[in-house]
Amino acid sequence: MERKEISKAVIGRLPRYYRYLGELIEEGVERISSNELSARMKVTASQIRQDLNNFGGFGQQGYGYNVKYLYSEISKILGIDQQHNVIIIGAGNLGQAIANYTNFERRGFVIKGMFDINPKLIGLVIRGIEIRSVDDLETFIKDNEIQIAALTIPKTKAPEIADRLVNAGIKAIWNFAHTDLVVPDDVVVENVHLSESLMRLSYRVCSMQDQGDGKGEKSSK
Amino acid sequence: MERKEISKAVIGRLPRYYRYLGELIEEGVERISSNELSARMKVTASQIRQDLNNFGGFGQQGYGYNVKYLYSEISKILGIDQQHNVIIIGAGNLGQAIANYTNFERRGFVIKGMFDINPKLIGLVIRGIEIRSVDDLETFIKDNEIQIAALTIPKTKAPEIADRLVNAGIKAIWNFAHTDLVVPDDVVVENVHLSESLMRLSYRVCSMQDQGDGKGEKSSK
DNA sequence: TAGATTGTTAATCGATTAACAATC
DNA sequence: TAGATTGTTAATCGATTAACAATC
Repeated sequence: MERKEISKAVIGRLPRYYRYLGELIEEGVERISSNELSARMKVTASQIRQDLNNFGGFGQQGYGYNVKYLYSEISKILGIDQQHNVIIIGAGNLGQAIANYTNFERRGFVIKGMFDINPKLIGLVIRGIEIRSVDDLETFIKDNEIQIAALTIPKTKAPEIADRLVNAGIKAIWNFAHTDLVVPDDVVVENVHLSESLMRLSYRVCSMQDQGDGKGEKSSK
Repeated sequence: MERKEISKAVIGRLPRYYRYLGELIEEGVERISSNELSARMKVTASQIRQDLNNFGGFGQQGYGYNVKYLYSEISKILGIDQQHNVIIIGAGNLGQAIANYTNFERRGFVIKGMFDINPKLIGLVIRGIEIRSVDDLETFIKDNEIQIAALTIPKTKAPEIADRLVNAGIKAIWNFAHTDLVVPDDVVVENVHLSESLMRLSYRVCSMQDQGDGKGEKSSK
């Protein structure tokens, strides 16, 4: 079974397809053509068909796609039909925000524990999840078959913790620290660099102003 | 002023260049060649030169790039040399996490206010920022020249609030709600869809398992 | 069957990498 | 100057869009 390597661009779009299909299910829509979906999502129908056909034929000529079936197939592709055990390292606001977001559990991401170095936080329980000392990290990962660690700690601490996670056998790091982690090839790192996102927004705001919309504004260049 | 349209891919990389240049400054490095930088960042030197030359020649043949100068030029390109007034709508954990992240202020993003509908939160003060009722939204935006709104509220409330923000003259929405906002062309929306990020991570974990522990080619970019 | 719409191949477009002349 | 390294053009690679035959 030689699986053709799927491009990052395609993977990047799958969750969005999944979200729209979920909404269609809620609306009671049973089937949809690539054309109708393209109109909703503001992408080309060609791209939708091309993307989906990376994984096999989910549609039917003359009919379109069965919404529930496609939804379920995409969930399998993304692996969110399975349970993933997650820990959160860093129990500050961001870590707590993630812990409190119940939708993750609906997608199979079960938060098994939280960790911090702050003694004031250790022992607290957030939505049934206990905050532990990072000293217990390795033991906990092994005892609870943790696959994914969300890293919501300052960037100065991140590399050291990442090393410990890797050595403890973690499979993936969801990295919110503002630094690029160095890990072996078989460990997945998915970055969420909020400050970079905000800078991109800033660029777009400024370039919007530059090209103006007819209104007079001080042109700084 | 016909500025050549810069591709999204290029803009996406600028904040990362900026981060690495900041680290170089901290290390006391004065100049760097595209080759040295490429080795650090794990991108090609060609790409670095090509990217930077979208905005003009910042380097010097035979010398390389002056780190401080390039850092400052990129900050101008990104518009983070200017002050941006920001509000946060939704004062839950995520909103508070953003409010507490002081590094944003260092980049010129000044958080002027927070808003919520929960009466228990209204009146609280986070790091000097008062939580107000969303009833005061429009007035506050106008009185304080707010350009950017971070939207950290549930997706059900997001479209209505987005409309109000647009009507109040906001320039950009930093959208954490799990939905695609519909806004006029001159309003910027930058999405941070955490659940989609987590699904991409899930895919990569699963595909890693599928192909066994063979040779990967990805790294933690 | 006839109409609709997919799956898939071919054409186009854009982004990345390579190469090298310009020049500090 | 000679060596180094950029700025920039050309070549390659990959991703998106268009087209249409297959087929439900």
